[in-house]
Amino acid sequence: MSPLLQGLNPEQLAAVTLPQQHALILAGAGSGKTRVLTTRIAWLIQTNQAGPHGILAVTFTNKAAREMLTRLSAMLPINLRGMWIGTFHGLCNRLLRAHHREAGLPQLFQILDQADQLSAIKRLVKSLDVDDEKFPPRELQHFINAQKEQGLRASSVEAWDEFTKRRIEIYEAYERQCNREGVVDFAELLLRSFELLSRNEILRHHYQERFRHILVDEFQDTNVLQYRWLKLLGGGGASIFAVGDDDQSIYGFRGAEVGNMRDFEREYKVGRVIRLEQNYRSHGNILDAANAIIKHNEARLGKNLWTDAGSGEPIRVFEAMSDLDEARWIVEEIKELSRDGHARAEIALLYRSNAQSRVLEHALFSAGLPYRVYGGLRFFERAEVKHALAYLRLIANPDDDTAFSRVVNFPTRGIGARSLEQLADLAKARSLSLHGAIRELSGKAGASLSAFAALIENMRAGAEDLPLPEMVDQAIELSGLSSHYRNEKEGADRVANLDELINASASFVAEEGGREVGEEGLSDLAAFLAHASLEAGEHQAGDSDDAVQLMTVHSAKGLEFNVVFISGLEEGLFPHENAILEEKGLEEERRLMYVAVTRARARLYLSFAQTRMLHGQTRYNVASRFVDEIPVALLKWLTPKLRNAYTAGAGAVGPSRPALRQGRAGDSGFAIGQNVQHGKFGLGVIVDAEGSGNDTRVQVNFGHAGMKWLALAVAKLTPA
DNA sequence: GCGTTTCTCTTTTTT
DNA sequence: AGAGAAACGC
Repeated sequence: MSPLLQGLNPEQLAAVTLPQQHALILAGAGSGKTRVLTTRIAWLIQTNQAGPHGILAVTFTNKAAREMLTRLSAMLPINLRGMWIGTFHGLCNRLLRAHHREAGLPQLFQILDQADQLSAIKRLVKSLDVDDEKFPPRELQHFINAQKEQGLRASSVEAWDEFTKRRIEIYEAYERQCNREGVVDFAELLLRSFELLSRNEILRHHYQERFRHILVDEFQDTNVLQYRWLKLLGGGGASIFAVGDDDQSIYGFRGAEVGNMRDFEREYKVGRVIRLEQNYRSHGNILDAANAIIKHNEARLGKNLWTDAGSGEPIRVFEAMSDLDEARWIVEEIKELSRDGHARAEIALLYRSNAQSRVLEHALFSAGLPYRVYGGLRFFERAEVKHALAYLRLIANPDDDTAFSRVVNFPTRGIGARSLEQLADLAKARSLSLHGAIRELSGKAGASLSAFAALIENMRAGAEDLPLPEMVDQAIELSGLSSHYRNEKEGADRVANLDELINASASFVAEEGGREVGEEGLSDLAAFLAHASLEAGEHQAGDSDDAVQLMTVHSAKGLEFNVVFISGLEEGLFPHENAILEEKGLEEERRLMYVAVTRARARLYLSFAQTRMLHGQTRYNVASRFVDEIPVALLKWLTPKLRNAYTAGAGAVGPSRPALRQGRAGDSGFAIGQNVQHGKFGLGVIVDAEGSGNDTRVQVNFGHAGMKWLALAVAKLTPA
């Protein structure tokens, strides 16, 4: 047997060596999914079933793509450069760069990231005189992206009402604006290359002939358009090897369609779905808990993880009085783990929403424990870096109005809103870019604007023959960014980041530069700008030392740790209140919990707090239903478990429990924070009150039954 | 045109 | 509570 295949379990082996046909691999958490994917590629090449040239492997994140390349280069002694392994967006970018003419794009088209897109839409809304109360730019952005992700152009969206009609008009105007400026947003990369391939028969055939094997990672996260894209590209008889886990589908809120897995199985007549259920990550108790939780979901393809590792430690559960107490307890526990020799980097602190990190960070900081928070601003998203990139974008394409607007008055050069409005009107009237309109501007408002135009021209002229890093340096100097930040009190970090940008461009050229030949000196620049948009850079912050890892459950997907804390397990928080109402939302929350639990190798802590500060208000919470969904035998309560998870009973909520406001319910016998019992809704906590006397109403958090406003005079509430 | 105050909003996020 | 954006005043 080839050494490649050694150590694979029977299911993994079956998946890796499947004959050429469509395949669906249901790969549970920690079941060796990436290994199967990369070994499959290596095996196809080694057995001469495919050349590196004939393989297309697609992932969702740059990290996953890199991981795949790294592992492959360890398995195969070949040059991987010709292989198409990357993210959906990265591969589409590659395709569109290679065929920009056929795709109707300028050679140096720019990519708008989320923030760029939003500011482009804001600009559009202003220029169209759209009421931004009725059509908030954020919503428009969501609307436009949602249409694109369904594969729909403005012309093919159906309008059922006036409101939608108007949104479609705006979408249409947005399309025109992007085309005029030569920019594409993330969704456009997908849609544009999909359209390119479906319209251009020659190209389609070329790529369909070329890619005989298409492999897809995290298939459960694909959206409608990505599914169609795969279908189109594989339409010439390629085999599609899809790997995914429906139980880990946690991106439905942004268009991912778990249903694609079922559709794939049916449409591609996948006879036997291979299930990878042996888990190599977690101890038995942790897996049992995960399995028990996910069993509560109806919509599943079905799968049960198992391990031959022992059951390990019980899952520890802690009930805190408050979010503060919870944080303090976690810190104490971490200190102890640290003393026992656990590496801090092997301890993860997970939470449902970012707002929760604050208390935790504070507690860690006070205790002097090093920690690292994921999910902050990334390198290429920092303001100063985006400013510098905007100048570079203007060098590549002066008609990029998004970049233009960003820096036309930064650093300030006396160009205010009024002159910009004038300029925008003129540009609109003559169908010119903002930059192009400056020339047309007659003397009056134009002096400072002309100077800016001259600056851009000057930078462009100087840039032509420079190597990229010097071009970046020059842009930072000439634009005045450099001196601006040097004169700023707190500017040292920003200056350092700008220097870092020069370094980044240098290493980019060293690694990837000069690959495409035959273009003028700006091709490195265009490639670098695309790189900056597509790969915003690692979440920076001291990844150097041994630090506790803090992140949302979403960003923990794909990672694993020896010790995991899942904090804030409260109804309304996790599951999130916005998701509790519909079954679909709740099931996604449950999958999220499943993902969280399966991150842990050896030890898992669950914690929740009776009270929590949220949006400046104290909220009273009951324990998450997800805690109740774990068999009690797997749990070890560190605090006494009473009755139902929310329990403490009168007097135990905290030292100060405000009575309902004076004169309102003085004689009602109820207080905020009190536990109550209701005939229909069960056990709950009073979280708010309003009205007085006979009109007194109280808001009660009933946990599973949700949040309810009840009139004391009517509802049968009894103290619990 | 620019600095300060007020108002609003608040799930998850990669590309 | 706290960030970011819009409104306000000089």
